[in-house]
Amino acid sequence: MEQELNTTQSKSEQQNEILVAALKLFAEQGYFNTSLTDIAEAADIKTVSAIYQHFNSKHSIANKLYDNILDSLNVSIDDIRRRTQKSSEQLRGVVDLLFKLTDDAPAIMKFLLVMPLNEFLPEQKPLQQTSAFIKILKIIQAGIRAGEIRNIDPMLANTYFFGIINNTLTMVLTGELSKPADTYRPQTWLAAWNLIAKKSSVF
Amino acid sequence: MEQELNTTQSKSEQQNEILVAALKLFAEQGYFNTSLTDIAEAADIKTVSAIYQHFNSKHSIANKLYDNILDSLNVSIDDIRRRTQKSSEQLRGVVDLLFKLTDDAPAIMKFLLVMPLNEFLPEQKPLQQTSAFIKILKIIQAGIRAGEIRNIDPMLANTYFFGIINNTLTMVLTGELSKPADTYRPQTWLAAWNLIAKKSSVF
DNA sequence: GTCTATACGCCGATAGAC
DNA sequence: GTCTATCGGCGTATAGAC
Repeated sequence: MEQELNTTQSKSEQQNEILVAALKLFAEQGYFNTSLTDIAEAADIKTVSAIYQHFNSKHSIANKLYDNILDSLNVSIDDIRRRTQKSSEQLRGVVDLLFKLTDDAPAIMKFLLVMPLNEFLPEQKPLQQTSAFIKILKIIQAGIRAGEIRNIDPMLANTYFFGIINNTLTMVLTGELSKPADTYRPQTWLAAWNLIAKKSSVF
Repeated sequence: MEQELNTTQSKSEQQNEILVAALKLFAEQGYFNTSLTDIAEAADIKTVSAIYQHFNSKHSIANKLYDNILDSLNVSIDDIRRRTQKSSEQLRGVVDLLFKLTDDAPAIMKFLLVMPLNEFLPEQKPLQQTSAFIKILKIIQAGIRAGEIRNIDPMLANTYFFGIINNTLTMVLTGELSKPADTYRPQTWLAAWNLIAKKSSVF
């Protein structure tokens, strides 16, 4: 954890600005509609060439973004699994996190939910095969073994549960649901959880 | 309904081939990864220039596709609403249609469910504002008035219901669920319907 | 290590011969 | 009405001066 003392941006700070700007633009207008010129401008960098001090291609910017987002998500999920035991509590933690991200960092959630990652990151593993999402599937499997969740195909349970969650968040992100995500959180959680829970354990 | 007698393709047949080829390529690799050269090749047209006999831009090909798909969907939904009365029956008809399309015409469903339409058709109305989808919302509103569907925000009911349906279909389209969509149809319908139905009317 | 200039390729679109 | 040739532009990427 070094301290930066000079007023000019450190190399890593500038790199971060590029990533932040790129994330914002990609989420707003799509990867292919965003040029390096756009990114340089949004990152307060004077020339496109300067970007190449930090990344060797536009593609590698998107790659780094993807890695960062998934790493961070991974850490958060580990944390949730460490702090709580029951599957219901862990899923609840994940849902709370996703709703919070939707309100606080919509660009990250757009990257995860609505962008066609395979179109510009074809070599990356699809989301569902990343370790963060495999861990979520494991939570569901554990819930089935523990009798908390109905005994159905875990992949289907996962599909239904996050169908509700993700579609709600997507509608918020696209403005088709107009209030903040957090507004819909309690009832959406209930709808999704009761759908897969063994007995209607709530209310 | 004219008959085409010559062996060479009529103008409209060729136009249709272009649309079919474009739909396939857009769905497979995305709009921006598909060039007019690709489309000409896939449509068995010798030169890119020939495409301009039918369309005045790449963009207009995508536009025509979007219109055709939504028109056809619209007709099907009118048909469903004409043949059945109860909201449950009408929704069931829509669900059956979507599952059938997923197995029989996956490119169409990819166009509707997974492609980022706003990135390459920014001037088009978002899906949820098209008349086909407004009609679906009306079915849900009618169901609430008739006491078939729980008395919640129709937009939320719609979000939950099609969250389950669409996510299941998306997982099939991307291969994350490996069997044909029709395999999952009965239980997915039940899950989605019971979620919004007033009383657990099934089983 | 930051900018200028520029190379290079690709693609959408057009002109015009036949 | 179909092909050849080509334009024009954009966007990524690089070379090289300072």
